[in-house]
Amino acid sequence: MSLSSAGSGSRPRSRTAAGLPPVTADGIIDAATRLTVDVGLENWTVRQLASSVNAYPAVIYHHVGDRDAVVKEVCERVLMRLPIPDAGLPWRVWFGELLLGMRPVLREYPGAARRIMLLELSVSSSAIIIERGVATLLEAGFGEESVVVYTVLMSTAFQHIAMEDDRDQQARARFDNAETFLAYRNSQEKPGLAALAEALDESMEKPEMAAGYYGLIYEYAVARCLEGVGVRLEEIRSVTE
Amino acid sequence: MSLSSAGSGSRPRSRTAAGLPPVTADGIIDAATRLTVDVGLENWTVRQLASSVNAYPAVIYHHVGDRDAVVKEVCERVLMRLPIPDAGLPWRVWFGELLLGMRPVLREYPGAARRIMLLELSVSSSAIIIERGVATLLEAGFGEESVVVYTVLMSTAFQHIAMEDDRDQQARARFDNAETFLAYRNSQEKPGLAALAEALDESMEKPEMAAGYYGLIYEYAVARCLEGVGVRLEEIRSVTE
DNA sequence: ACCTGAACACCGTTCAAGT
DNA sequence: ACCTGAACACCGTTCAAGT
Repeated sequence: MSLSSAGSGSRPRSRTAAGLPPVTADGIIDAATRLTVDVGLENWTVRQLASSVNAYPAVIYHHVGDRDAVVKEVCERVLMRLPIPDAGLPWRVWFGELLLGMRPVLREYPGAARRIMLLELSVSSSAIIIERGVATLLEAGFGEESVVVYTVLMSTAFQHIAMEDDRDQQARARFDNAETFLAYRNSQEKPGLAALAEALDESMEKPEMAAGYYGLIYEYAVARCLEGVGVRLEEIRSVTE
Repeated sequence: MSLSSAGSGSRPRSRTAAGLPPVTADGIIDAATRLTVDVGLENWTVRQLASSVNAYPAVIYHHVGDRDAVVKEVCERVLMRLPIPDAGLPWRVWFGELLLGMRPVLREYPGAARRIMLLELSVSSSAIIIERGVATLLEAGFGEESVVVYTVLMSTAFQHIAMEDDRDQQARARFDNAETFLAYRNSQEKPGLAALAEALDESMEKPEMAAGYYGLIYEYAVARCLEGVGVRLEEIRSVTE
């Protein structure tokens, strides 16, 4: 934790002259993690990060590396915070807990879900989750399909969360065009658009419901995905016997 | 189609002096669409787009608007190319055809899937697909859940395609770290990582299979999602009776 | 080793001035 | 109305020079 003022607008003073402790890689990553919570992983600049630790941009490169290197380190930090369910639970319970439990953590760091999904194997902290996840599926009897099932379950979850992050950012644009669709509210020749308009209207009238809307979609998507994978498991089992 | 050289490095000459036809909004969007095919929606700059129609950047703003406005128009063009299955097909067949058919088109325009998903209701061309899609689900008996089911099916599909686009771009970084995981290939105490390493090894030895790997994941994800939704439909039906 | 300060090669966007 | 050319306020990144 840096003792200096963290405001992104503060002008960096001379470090040694002011008797400040030297900048460390850890301190930089801490600051980057905090900035990510505030503005999102893609929305802080190297210059902002530098001035938040009262240093020049080149100092970031000296201690950590380029922007991507800092981002990678932030993702490691986030991954380590994900709660991993107890080993030994049935595969469905284990993945249900994992996927529902990681959403609130990932949502604290907007943009992290997308980068983790992209970095995938490049982030060492993901090894633990991969090991436990694939092992759970192997034990459940998914056999050779375990890796594919793991990939589909995880990417479905991460992608939904990444989409929520993206949408939060441009909430404005979406609100503007909602009116166009609300016009179909009672259309009888366009029953599909009418149903959508009704759902849209309902979620806009009750803002506390709108806030939970993404959560419901997420839970629904995860539930359907687990359900579909479960059906497939029974197919595999019936063939194997 | 512009008669002038389209290379992004070409220096814009005087338009009227050279007797060139005036720049049009359509011409700009055509050029942006071609650039998107070549380098992806997020990877061309306004300056590149301008010089590809032999004009100054300000001309783009005059005829279409800022970068986001151009992107939106490109998305409209892409959406209109998506093949929509015949009405009247059973819901499962209809969505199966839609989701599997739109992938090759979207993949031609890297980055378009993500933006379309984000713009969602802001793009007018999406209205036809929404109407047909939700109407199909209503007829199938999904009732009030039709809108949620539509959202989950579509976002699962779009998100997977968006992820493929993202991964194509940074294929380099992923290859570099594959070696770390291949070390687990025959690990007995880490059966999960061993299974992943084996799948990874297999896909790297046969590059023609690796190319089709994303396609398989996509088909698997779509199939599981439809399966899961199908199970839910039977639950709804059994309650309604 | 660590930091400074300036510079480089870019961005998207705006705007007065020309035709 | 359409285009020119320059400018503004930013980026990420590099580098010689200081301590």
